[in-house]
Amino acid sequence: MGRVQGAGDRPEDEAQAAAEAVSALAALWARAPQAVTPRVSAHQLRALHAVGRGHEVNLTRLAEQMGVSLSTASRLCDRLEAAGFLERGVPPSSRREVCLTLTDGGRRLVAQVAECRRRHLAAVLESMPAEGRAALLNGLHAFHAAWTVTCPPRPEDGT
Amino acid sequence: MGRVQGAGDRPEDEAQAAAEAVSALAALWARAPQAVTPRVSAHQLRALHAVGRGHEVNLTRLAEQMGVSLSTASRLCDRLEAAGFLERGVPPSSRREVCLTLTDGGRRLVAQVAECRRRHLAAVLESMPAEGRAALLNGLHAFHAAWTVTCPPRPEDGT
DNA sequence: TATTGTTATACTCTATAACTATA
DNA sequence: TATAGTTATAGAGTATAACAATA
Repeated sequence: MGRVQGAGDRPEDEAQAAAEAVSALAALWARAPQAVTPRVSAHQLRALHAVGRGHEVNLTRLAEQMGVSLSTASRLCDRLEAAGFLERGVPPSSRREVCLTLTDGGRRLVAQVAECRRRHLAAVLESMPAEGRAALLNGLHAFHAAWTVTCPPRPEDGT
Repeated sequence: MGRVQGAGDRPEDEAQAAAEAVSALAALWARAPQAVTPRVSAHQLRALHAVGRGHEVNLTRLAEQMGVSLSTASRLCDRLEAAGFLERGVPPSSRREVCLTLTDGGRRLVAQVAECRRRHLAAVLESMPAEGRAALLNGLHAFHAAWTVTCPPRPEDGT
């Protein structure tokens, strides 16, 4: 495995050299929400992701996970509910909470975005030489492992 | 260089296996704007980036690069100008255009975000084993090369 | 009283459409 | 007339603060 042009030995230099590539990768990821139909905003999609991932999500938990205020989460759910992507339910345990769940349409939308990202990423992977592709996949795997260890639990900004 | 767990031979499977890692990377990238002072919105930052990158940027070009309407770009510049990050100038060639330039404060802000991203990325790189780090840097370099070839010129969504 | 959500108000970001000024 | 920008209007997303309902 050869050296990357312009990458020094210090992590700061390496990060500098990787910056443009990471920007491109981030752009590919951020672009997907605009490609699905019906088109929803990035924020609405983040909410659908957060609801779809967790179990028994109430509004307070959703707001925490998204890193927004409670009122914002409430308004967001108003529109997602009106659009038919999400439902407010009343859990039997506590009548003052709401239990957020995705509708079939909501799940379909989330799946569409994931599929879109996967397809676009795959398209670039296909055009890469096998060696570079293998390096990227191994490198990403190592990055993810290191990330989950070092990164504190933060709001889910990655859509 | 070993195989990544869960990665098949097809690019679609590989993309699937890489999805979580890319999400983490995209999240790291998207998080930086919130860490700078004075805090600006992601959209304002994108505008500063677009203005700082190009030469002789007018409002129409800015709107195209950002993928927003002309009026949105105009309002965005209103606030950035009021905040002292950007200036509207009149180019000698055409008095109906405006020539957007960053102020020193605007340049400083853009540099802060880049520095923040670099630092956070470097922190994760440091905690990775040397082999994984090298693989990631080489892989990202290969990805970027493939991306610039295959990717059509799109609005700059990557902040 | 403490917790969960909703609503009131105000601001940013967004688009379409109407407008002004320049070429 | 065509092009470059601005402004009017309307709607989404945002936060703080005030409110209602439940525990």
